[in-house]
This record gives sequence, C-alpha cells and structure tokens, in this order.
Amino acid sequence: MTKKNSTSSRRNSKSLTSTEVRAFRKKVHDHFREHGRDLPWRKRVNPYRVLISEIMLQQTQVDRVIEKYKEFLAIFPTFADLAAAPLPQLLSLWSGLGYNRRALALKALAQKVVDEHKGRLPSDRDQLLALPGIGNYTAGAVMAFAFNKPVVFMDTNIRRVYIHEFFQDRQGVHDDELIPLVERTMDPADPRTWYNALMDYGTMLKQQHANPNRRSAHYTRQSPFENSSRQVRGRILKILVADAPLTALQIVKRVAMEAERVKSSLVQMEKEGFIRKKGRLFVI
DNA sequence: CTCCGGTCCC
DNA sequence: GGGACAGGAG
Repeated sequence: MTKKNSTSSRRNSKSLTSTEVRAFRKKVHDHFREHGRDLPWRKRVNPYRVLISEIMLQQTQVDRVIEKYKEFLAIFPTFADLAAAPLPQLLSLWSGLGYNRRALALKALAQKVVDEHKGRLPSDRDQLLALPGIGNYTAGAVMAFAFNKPVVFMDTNIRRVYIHEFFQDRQGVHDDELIPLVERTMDPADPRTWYNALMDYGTMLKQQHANPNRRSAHYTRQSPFENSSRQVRGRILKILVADAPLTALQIVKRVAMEAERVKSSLVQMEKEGFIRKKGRLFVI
C-alpha cells in the first residue's frame, strides 16, 4: 500500500505541478519588484531589528508600526539597552501600539538573550520559541527575515495569498491544507526576499478583493473593544504612564468606568507586572 | 477558546 | 459603525 494516511485525520493535500509553482513564484516576485514596500526594518537587517519589528507587527498594521519602530530603535538600539530599559520609559514609548504585554515580554526576552545567549539572538527555531512573546509565526519570521533560513510559517498575509490563489471556490480552508503549499512554493534560494514578497502580495490582495481569510477555518471575529476590559486596561495604563503615582480612587475617577471593573483590572495588571503598589499608590 | 489595544479603513 | 490588523499566552 502506498497510501498511509487514509485512516488518519490528515487532509488530502492539494498538489501543484512544477509549472504552477514557477508561475506563482514569478507572479509574487514580479509584484514585489514593481510594488514592494520600502520599510525601515528591511533597510539594515540584523536580528535585533527584525525581532523588534516582528513583535510590533503582531496584530498591528504596518502603517502604525513604522514610526514607533524608528523611535524604539533610536532609544533602545541593542538587546543590552532594552534589557536595562526602565519600565515607565518602555511602556510610555509603547503607548498607542496596543497589546502592551508585548512590551513586557520584549524586555524579559532581552534580559534572557543577554543572560543566556551572550547578547545574541539564537538562530534556532526551538530556542526562539522558548523566548517570551515569540510563538510559531514570530519564530518562523525571525528565521526567514533575520537569518534567511528556508522555514515554513503562516500568518494572515500568507494565509490570504494561498486561499486566494489556490482555494478560490472553497470555504473553511484549514491551515493544514495551506502549509504544504507554502512549503512547496517557497523559494529556497532566498527565503528572506520570498517572504517579504509574499507579505506585500498579501497586502495588495486585501485592497483588491473581499478578504479571502473569511474562508479560512481559523477565521474568528474578535469581541467589541468599546466598553471592554481591554479598554479599561488601556486607559489605566495610559493614565499611569502619564501621571503615576496615583491612588486607586484617583485612577477610578479618571478612567470613568465602573469602579469595580477598574479595581479588578488594577489587581490583574499588578499580577502581570505592568504596575506596582507602593503603599496606597500605584506606579509603573 | 478567550483574552489582550488601539487605530484607521470601507 | 463594524471589520481587520506581519499573534501569543493562559
């Protein structure tokens, strides 16, 4: 028997001819040559710069990252600088980007790189995954963009490209069906350029078509932000970054949302390491 | 699977 | 006014 997976849950993978692969690569590369974006983290490539950009880009639009990235690099140009960063300054700098726990993770990551890796970011996928704030996507992206390694990874742009190109008339497309195609079509001669091109191609697609990712099996809508606990926490942090130290009562008044919700967020944020209590006062 | 930010686009 | 965003962690 040549078929081994007929009883497993593995899906049949769509296969591409070498002609199809070549045509697809050419389309993506041609688009990149004509319309590739000129982004600051593509200019001088080193592992630190790639890492900062990838963390900032998690669930955050490129246009909104660009200026923050430049500011961040000017203030914290190396792992050692970031490891020694004062938390108030770091969170103040991060303010506006969102998902503030990324800033905490980034500092912890820098400390670990300094302490355990002699100040150099590891070029090993598993060692990257062991660092805080780095998951599957970011580990792959760092391998490709920083070290130019022929790895396979998935994100919203890549998903959009492969669903659009190869699953035109399908709903509920699972990443397990896409990954083999990503692997098959990747240009092993220059993974860095290939994935940059793929990102830009995916960005172009979303401007020209209804989002193909709504046909992904992984598509979910997030809960509303208005009046959410994310909103409460965002306000608390912003207030403390600007005017700490403050008492709980002062914070409650300025957040202007239900007092109990504000207080429980304060407790939670203290546990997570965003804020500390000095007597009755909250500080960063 | 749910939570976590904040902004801008259609 | 939602939708979507170079996801990760609990």
